[in-house]
Amino acid sequence: MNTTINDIARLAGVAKSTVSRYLNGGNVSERTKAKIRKVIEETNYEPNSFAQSLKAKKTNFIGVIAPTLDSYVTSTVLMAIDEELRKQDYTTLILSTSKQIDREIESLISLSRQKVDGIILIATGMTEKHIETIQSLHIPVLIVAQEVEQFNCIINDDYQAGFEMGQYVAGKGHQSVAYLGVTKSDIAVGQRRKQGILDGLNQGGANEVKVFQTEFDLQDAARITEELLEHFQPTAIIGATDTIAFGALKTLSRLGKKVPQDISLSGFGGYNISEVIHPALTTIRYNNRETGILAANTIIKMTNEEVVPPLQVSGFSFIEGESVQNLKG
Amino acid sequence: MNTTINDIARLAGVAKSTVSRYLNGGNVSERTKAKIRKVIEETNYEPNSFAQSLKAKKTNFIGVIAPTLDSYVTSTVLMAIDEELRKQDYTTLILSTSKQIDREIESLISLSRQKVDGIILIATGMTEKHIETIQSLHIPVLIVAQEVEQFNCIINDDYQAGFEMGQYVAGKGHQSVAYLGVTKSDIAVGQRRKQGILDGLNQGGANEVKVFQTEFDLQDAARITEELLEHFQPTAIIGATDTIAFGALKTLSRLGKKVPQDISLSGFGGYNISEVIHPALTTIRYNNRETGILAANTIIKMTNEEVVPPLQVSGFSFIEGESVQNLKG
DNA sequence: TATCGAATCGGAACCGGTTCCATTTGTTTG
DNA sequence: CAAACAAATGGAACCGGTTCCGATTCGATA
Repeated sequence: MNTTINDIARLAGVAKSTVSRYLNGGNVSERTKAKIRKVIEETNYEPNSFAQSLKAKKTNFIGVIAPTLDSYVTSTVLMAIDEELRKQDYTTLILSTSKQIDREIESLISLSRQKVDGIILIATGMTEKHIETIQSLHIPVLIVAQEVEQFNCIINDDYQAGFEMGQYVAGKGHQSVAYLGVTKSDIAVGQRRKQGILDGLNQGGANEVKVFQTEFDLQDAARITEELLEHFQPTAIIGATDTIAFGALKTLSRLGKKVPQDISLSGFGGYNISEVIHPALTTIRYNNRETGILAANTIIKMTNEEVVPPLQVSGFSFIEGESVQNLKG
Repeated sequence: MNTTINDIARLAGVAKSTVSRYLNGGNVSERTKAKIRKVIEETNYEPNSFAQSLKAKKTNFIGVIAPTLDSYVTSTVLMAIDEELRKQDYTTLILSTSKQIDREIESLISLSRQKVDGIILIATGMTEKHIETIQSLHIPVLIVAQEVEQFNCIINDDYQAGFEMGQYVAGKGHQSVAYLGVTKSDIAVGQRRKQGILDGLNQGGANEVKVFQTEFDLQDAARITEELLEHFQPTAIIGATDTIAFGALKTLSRLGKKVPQDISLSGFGGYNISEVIHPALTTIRYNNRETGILAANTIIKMTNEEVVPPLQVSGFSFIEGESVQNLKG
């Protein structure tokens, strides 16, 4: 079967402690080093990392819990986390919950059983149960994308992003605006971003703003858009995400309404695809790679018991497309 | 610190072998069961899975190597793999290589050190080095998306898909067609799909077909499209992937050419987004979830040393959008 | 009540590493 | 050349589980 450190020791005619020292850079004479090196090369020996972490009480695993893998935002964040962690000799264990909130709890427990050194939770909401579970774990947990008082968090500046978008749309002269938001159990998107948008719109002079609620997916957003247009005729629609905006776009083009001539549209996200869509979508681009890198470095610090700021904010930039019409002059 | 099986045994006043038996369903009397259960509940004990797999020589980890996480296809396949594996009590270890081919080799070795029970490699190409490395591992490896004689593979029916697309486009009366393909080191897309398209076009009567090579990303495809249009005026462009087709679309709309009135366009992939794009892209949708589920079940069989067919093929469907104009009648 | 087999349980070895400690070997210095 | 010290090495314990094996307990039967 697989060669073990005992085999190496036997074949090299030394004690296994000497082999271990050789592998970990202890005091070994050149002569025995050579002997051991030779045997290891001949046998393709690879140390069993389970046995290593059993003694070391450190697995160099970091667990990441993501709501889904097939969204632009999460996968970009995940890629960045993975790359950064690997640079620092950690292995990333990604669990996806398929947006089922109870699977988040389950995943937290499962990861703690795997004895990961730390957990990054890309969250969509945060219940009492989450908080309890995390506190019962004896592992550092970093929350990404939601703000919770009790834990270390990395968030986007959703209020400010929303505010700038609201101000921009209102600044183009849009007075009656529909906002396609999401559940308020999502603090980041459902509460902060929304509040930012409302404040921005208000400050910019929009006086007829209506809020509608949709799921995160394209189909539902398309359906809600259709419904809302039956009793409200805004000059602009703001989607809480780009996907939601695309959903609205789907309905609009089906109804023969042109963007931005007949109605304006904007979103949040900044997917690559947005630039091919005609008209290019006006949106907010979050710096997802930066978020991922920051998350990776933060969780490593946490496992080393260094102090980290409880709340860190990742940046964004405003992308002006052609999807919002200027109603002024 | 963390409670161990020894603590439980001590607190319950039994031997640790009894606790182990309790946990694994051996012969334990009701009375001691109750005692142990009580202690375990009080202490929130979770067995250390490293210690378990050390003895068991089985980790219940399956490693998955993916070229990237931020592509629609890979992330859908990954989600399906992960869900299916979890159902069967396996943990998925996802490594992304950021499209660097040498990191695939590195990842294979790294996963074997983690003693995963099996590896699923979502491949973009297959070199001699890959084959050597895989053979030197003593772990079952399943190749997805590429066909290699030596190993078990799951592929899409790329030739047939290409053929149907070629036939369709030619059938609409397009005689001069540009194909935006990729490197032939990618056997699936770069060779089979291409050959299918060429054969389909040929059989459908297209007589001026030119092949161009691009990277997989949108930007490069946009650039190549611009170049090719300088000395070739096809009535249709076929992209090897939807992303490549979007890249072409970007250039076309920048040059003021309308799809499909001025030029027709099609792709491969079937992303959600394709239906919002106007015009809806004609494309081939692969059944990525099915591929993932099949991959998960196959690798489990392989770890159990069951025989599996060396080559399995996953299906696709033709999606007719509005991006290919009928030049006939 | 003695006997016997099955159920229950504890002790010890094992998985493959790391690390402490004591011993041996080698080198330097007085 | 002996003493003193450092370097090199082997042996044993340990990490936290599982499993084998032998001992004990228990209940049923004769």
